[in-house]
Amino acid sequence: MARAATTSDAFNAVAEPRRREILELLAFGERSVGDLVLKLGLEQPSVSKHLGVLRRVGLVRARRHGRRILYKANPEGIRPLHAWTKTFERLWEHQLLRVKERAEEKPRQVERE
Amino acid sequence: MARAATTSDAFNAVAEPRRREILELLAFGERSVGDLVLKLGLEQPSVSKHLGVLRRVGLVRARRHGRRILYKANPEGIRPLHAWTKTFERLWEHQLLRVKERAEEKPRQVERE
DNA sequence: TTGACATATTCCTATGTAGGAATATATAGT
DNA sequence: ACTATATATTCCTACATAGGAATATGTCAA
Repeated sequence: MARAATTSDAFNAVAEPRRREILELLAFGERSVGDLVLKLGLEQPSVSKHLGVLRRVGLVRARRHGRRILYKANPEGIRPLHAWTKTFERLWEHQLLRVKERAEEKPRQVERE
Repeated sequence: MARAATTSDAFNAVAEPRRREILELLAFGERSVGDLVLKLGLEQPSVSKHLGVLRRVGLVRARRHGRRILYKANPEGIRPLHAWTKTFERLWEHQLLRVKERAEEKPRQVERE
């Protein structure tokens, strides 16, 4: 089998760098598709397709305004990612502490293997 | 072109659910490959390949111990993901506040379009 | 060195998908 | 109704890759 579908969840959706760029732009507020096209330098269909993926996994919301369609980030969709990564927070804090400890103590003990 | 390579960065690496499972298991401490195989119910080559991806992007560290090879999570590798998602934290906090406000005030104003 | 155990790697194939080109849909203005 | 504008969708193709099977590599013990 191939990789899981991007439409399946937010993790896959943000694995694509362009989609992260889009989310970063939409974090400042609403933007039309054409606006994003200008900012990103991508083809309009590409942007629309990326927005489609982001919308399907709930990372952005869209509303029509005249001829334009305005997109905005739905930060709630990013929360699960944040929560998952946060479970490792205590680990890297612990890791940093160990590094600091080693730097302060004398190098008596040699790492085995 | 196709999707970006999983070996390219941590975002792609954790997009795969199995790899997230592996990281969650390795968060508790070192584990051998065979141990992970038992816990995950996957084929040994699959686990080895996932570990290879995680190792290449710096999400896990490995050391040989006799015949076994022990893997552990390298939480530092997850920090960039956490940092990226955290930039949206103020947004969902703001969003939650707005939801709360709306729930408390009388529904006088109608959302346009 | 031979054999058993533990892990990695190679080869193969099916599949999801990003991007490009062309086209379809929708809206506003005249 | 017609036209221009804005966005979405469809079709196509190249390609990365997940998993399976088979094999290779590495390590210990006798």
